[in-house]
Amino acid sequence: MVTLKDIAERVNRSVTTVSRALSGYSDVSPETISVVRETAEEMGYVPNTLAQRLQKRSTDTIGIVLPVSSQGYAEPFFSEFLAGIGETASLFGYDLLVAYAHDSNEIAIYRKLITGRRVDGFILSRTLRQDPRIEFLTSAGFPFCAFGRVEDAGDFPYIEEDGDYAMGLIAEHLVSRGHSRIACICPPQSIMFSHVRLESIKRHLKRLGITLAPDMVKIGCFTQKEGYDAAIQLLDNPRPPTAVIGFNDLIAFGAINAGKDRGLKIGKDLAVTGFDDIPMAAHYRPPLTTIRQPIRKIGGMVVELLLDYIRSENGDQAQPAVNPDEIAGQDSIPRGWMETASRQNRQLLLRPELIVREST
Amino acid sequence: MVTLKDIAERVNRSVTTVSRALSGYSDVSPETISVVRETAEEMGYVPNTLAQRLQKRSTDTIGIVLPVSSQGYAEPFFSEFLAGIGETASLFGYDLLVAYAHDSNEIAIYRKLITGRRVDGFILSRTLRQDPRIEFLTSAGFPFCAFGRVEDAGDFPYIEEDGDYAMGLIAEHLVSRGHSRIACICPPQSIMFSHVRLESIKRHLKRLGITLAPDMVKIGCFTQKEGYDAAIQLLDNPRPPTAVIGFNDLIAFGAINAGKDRGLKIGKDLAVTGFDDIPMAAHYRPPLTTIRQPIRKIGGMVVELLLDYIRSENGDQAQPAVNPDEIAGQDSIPRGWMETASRQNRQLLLRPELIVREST
DNA sequence: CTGAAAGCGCTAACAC
DNA sequence: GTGTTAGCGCTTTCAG
Repeated sequence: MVTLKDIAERVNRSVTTVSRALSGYSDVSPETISVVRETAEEMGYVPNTLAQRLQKRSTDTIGIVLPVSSQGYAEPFFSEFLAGIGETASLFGYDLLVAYAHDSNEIAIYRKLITGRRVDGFILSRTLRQDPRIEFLTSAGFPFCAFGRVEDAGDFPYIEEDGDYAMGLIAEHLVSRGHSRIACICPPQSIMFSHVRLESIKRHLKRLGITLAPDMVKIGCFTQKEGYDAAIQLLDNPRPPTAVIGFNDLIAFGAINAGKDRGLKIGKDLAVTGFDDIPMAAHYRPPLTTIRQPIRKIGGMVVELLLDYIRSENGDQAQPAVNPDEIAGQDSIPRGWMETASRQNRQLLLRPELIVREST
Repeated sequence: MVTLKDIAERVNRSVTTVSRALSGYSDVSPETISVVRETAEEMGYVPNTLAQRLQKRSTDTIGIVLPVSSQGYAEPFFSEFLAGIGETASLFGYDLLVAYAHDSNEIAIYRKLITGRRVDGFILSRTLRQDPRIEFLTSAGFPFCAFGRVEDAGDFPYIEEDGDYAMGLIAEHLVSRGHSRIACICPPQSIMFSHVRLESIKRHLKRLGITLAPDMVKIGCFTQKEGYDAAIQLLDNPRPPTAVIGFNDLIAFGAINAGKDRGLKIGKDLAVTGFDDIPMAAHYRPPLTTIRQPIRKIGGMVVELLLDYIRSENGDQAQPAVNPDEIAGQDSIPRGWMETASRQNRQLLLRPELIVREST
């Protein structure tokens, strides 16, 4: 492996000079620069990342810790999120370190990654209302950015989908279709998004003159199977719902199957909605009415927010490594969000979109 | 951040001694060891991973490069694979670096990761019959382990599911159910597993006295949508198939929907099989007959094979960092496979299992 | 414009 | 047993 020293010997210069020539310092003679660069090229020199990192005391790596119990993390939804993160990270010259933790040792993993100086910051997702990870990272003063907020609005960067707005869309949609007996199937309420969505749907229905009956709410579901079981219980109720709101698409799929098994025509006898719009949603039978989130893009934005934060902490200027235009807002993401995010507390609220299909 | 030097000053010893005490060298006095260890503990010392790695010229990191065009990588199948890799890697004290590449710059990414000395080895998946990644890594002499082999049996470690055996199971199953007009929907034939499966199914059907007609084979599909479209074409054929073999579960889901849309009763008028047994397969309507692969475990095994290889290259003994028993074969994986793998060329063939459900 | 020297934090060879 | 010296490969003062 060719090192700076090798080049230095070859061009009869010091290692220092070679280093500076390579990084294009202004105080190196043009000739030296070109000789050094050519030689480096010719010898196939590539800097040793480890050495660079040790020296500048930064890892250029962002970490994400995933639960091994893949409950809900196995969704396509999540691969997309990860892809968004990875793509954007590499755009900025950062590596993505993925670690897997059991529930029991989650904090330990974070601690290990921090103390071993293996990452410069973390991405968190699926925040809890009271999130020990966030408490830990906050108290440790270590940079992170979350997809989702916590109950007691902390002062950390995050992106949050506007669950309240989304539930408003769903409520209006269902009510406009004439439904009044409406049910919800939700993940545990300890999860922030699940809590927000449930409270929101209650509020919006109330606003529209409808009460969400307690026995119309099933809590603690993630998977299709669980969604199915919960829906069966709902449908076997003496006064069954005419509409079921699944808090994610998989749950909704389960509810659709349950409806079918009870002899109901989905979209007519029973309306079902989902959340996320995973690719399969459009191809399910019937196609699922759901809330679309630009999840890949969200992954990218979370990274930007994090890097922006890390840099500001270091007193650096926030500077996209590659082509800023490739990153900055397109499609459904508001242009200029980055500026907004930087100015305000790096806390972003994203408006998702209702996709109406045949399941309602 | 507390360093060896800090400890050294505190205990009035040299940095060297502290280092050796901490790593439990035999030539340090017991007292020194205990003083050093206690002080380290007390001061909250954690070694700087970067420094350690620079010094021992190894990154303790394994890399995996994923295509950003998530075609088929967004499947649950894949998240599971990744989880298996990550879990096992951390068990052995390795980090998992995930990079995303566009098709065009894939090799460039590998090169960059190698030359920048950012990983000690790679995991590859979804191998091609002629795989440029494998050619590159082989010629670069860089360690890797693949899930899947290539056409011209190269001399590198890999794990392969026994596609031929699996297709034999499917062929026998369908034929025993009385089918003779059978169709296949496959990913591109450039992909090794797709090629193997197609050739195998042909051979097995032939063995059972059935010819797979050319117009009964649709090639180039990954997604549910593509599977659907292909199945529609097959069913609109003047002599439509009575059984469709999807080369992955998503394709099979598409085929099921197509059958339904053509008014066929799945499992009766039309049999459909899949491959992989993603969680949803059991909950689709009807539940899907498919081939199960212990994909998470496979991810783990691929890592072990890789680490085994890396260590052997370094002349080290292969030594699981944690509890070997947690890793070694359980369930459907043959016990003692690791030994076998080490002795033979680190090339493993795994027998998948047929899960019969109502779609056939 | 260039180089010597120092140091990032750690490990290892070699004395004493 | 323990310390000195050297070095991993790079960047960054600071002299000249």
